[in-house]
Amino acid sequence: MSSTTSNIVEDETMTESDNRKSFLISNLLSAETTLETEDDEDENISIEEKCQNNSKLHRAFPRPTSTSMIFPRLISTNDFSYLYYLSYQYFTMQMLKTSQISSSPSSSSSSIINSSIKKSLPSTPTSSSSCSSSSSPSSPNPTTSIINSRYQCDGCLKSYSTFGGLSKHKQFHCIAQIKKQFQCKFCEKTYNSLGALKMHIRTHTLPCKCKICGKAFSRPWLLQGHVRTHTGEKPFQCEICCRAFADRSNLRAHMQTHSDIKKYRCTKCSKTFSRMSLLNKHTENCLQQMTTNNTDDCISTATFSI
DNA sequence: CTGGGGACGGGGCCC
DNA sequence: TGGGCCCCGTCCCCA
Repeated sequence: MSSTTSNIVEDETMTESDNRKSFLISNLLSAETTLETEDDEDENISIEEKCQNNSKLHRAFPRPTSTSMIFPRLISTNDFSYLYYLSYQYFTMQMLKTSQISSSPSSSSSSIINSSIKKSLPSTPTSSSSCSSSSSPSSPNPTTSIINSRYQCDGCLKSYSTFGGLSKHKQFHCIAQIKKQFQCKFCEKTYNSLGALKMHIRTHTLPCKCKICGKAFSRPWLLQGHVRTHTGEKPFQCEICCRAFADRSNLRAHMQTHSDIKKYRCTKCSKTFSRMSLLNKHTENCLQQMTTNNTDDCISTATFSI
């Protein structure tokens, strides 16, 4: 029987597919170790070697580096290696199933893959046909069932028995690690996506420079608006008074001046303002009046009246 | 103090 | 993925 039956700590947030991929990664690493230590004796040739020798995929694709196998998604450019890795794992599993080695409890020379599959497959319903006999309890709580866990996430302290499990957790499930991935190197801000981070970094690098005065901006359209201050171009015109503006936001604020009911209203005194900044100023004055005169309880909040 | 304009920043959405 | 655009917002200045 396998020496370790419960040291695979699964993340409850991982999907079935993720758990399966994590299991494949750990098995591949184990297979690598086995292949390196075993001698190629013909009569005792291991099943993994058979898989290697017979696999057309192994000949069709270059053997992936250990790094690309551990971080298949991180090295996304090595797509063929990743495809090879998945195919190789699937092929290995099929060979093990068909040879029924895994069903023999006395196969002491069986590889680490064998034991790994026996201990891991029950958690994957898709492979229940071959491994349903080795009953596995529900997924253990990572915080309570840490047995022989060597790989701990430094972001959320969850532990995993395999490096593959840990890397998969860090890459897709650990919020702390994901946040670290998209953290600005110039400030402390973090973002949920690479695109948002790149957009933010532009505010530090300021790649758009004005050819007239040399002032730099984060985005082209900001530069475009700035250039209008030099050219005098005002493409946004008020339909009521025909006054033109260089900035659409300023036109919008201007349109408020034509309205009797302003967009921003003090909820206490019902006074309306065309801009949030004016309402904020009003609020500050009200608070100051409150501190000096408790009878005046004009508390305003920034709520939209329209 | 208030109201308004000018200039600009940043997140989100769409193509 | 990046650019254009929209929207909301802020800050500063001036009458």
